[in-house]
Amino acid sequence: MQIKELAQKTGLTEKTIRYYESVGLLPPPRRLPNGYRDYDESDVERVRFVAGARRLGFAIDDVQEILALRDRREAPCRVVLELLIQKADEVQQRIAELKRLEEELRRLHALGQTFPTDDVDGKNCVCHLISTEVTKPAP
Amino acid sequence: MQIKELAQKTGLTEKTIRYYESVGLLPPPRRLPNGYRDYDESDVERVRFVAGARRLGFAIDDVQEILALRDRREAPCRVVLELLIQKADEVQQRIAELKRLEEELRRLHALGQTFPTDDVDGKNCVCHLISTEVTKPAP
DNA sequence: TATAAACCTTACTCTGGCTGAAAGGTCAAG
DNA sequence: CTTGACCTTTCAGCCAGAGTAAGGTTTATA
Repeated sequence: MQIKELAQKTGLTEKTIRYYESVGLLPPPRRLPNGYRDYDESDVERVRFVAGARRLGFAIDDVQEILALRDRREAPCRVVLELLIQKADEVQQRIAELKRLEEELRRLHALGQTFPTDDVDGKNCVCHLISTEVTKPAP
Repeated sequence: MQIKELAQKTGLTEKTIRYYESVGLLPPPRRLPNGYRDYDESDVERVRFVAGARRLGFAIDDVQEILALRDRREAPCRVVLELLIQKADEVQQRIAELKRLEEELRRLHALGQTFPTDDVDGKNCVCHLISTEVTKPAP
């Protein structure tokens, strides 16, 4: 199978697959006589694994580590389990940050709605709103 | 005032201030006879505005646009208000995505806990868990 | 007066995770 | 014989800075 089919089967782009190969995430594949990359079902599985891990937010280095363990026939499961919980905690933190941010954005918008919006120099300009409301030192 | 004081007053690093200048977000400042950058209070205000907008998640291009409007003495308020709500919606979407992701991570972790973690080849390996659980085609 | 320290300058490279462009090779159909 | 769909390589660029090098200037202290 050529690279396009692999891309279609895994949901990645051809570029991304070549990129993964270039950083060592995927081994150099067989080549057809004309130099084209030639993949099989086991490649599909590996690429799917990589794509899945990336979708879960794992960095390429993490995926490398897991794959290296797997390739050495060591059980990466414990490592993966730890990474899973660690990643989940990170995501949780990020969610909390974004919630604060969203609240702040809506608050500013509501505040901006309450006064005329064509006052460039006055205190009521939304621009000043950003510079004076947002940049207060944190409590 | 030199760049360090400006940095302290705005909470940015000196590097970041120079970077903002290099991308046109801040105008080239006056220079002291020795070539050092020389800022005043209006620069503090502008940098604070930029920093505030960045903290709200606006891209540098957005900030450019807003500042350009302001510099042309047009009222950017309506634009800013629109951007605020647009950004808030984006953040809301991102939060939803991350929530799904966190749930998925915790689900996988719980699932991984329920069986032995040293089974490299069997179906019970967490690695297979990633490749077979996560990469299912979206329903 | 020497020198150390604290400040400043420009210019370059590096990050992560790709994506795009350029310039070309290969192969089947019409 | 040409068109078009594939494929190949390599280089450059994106964001938003951070890090480092190699130097110039000013101030405080010994």
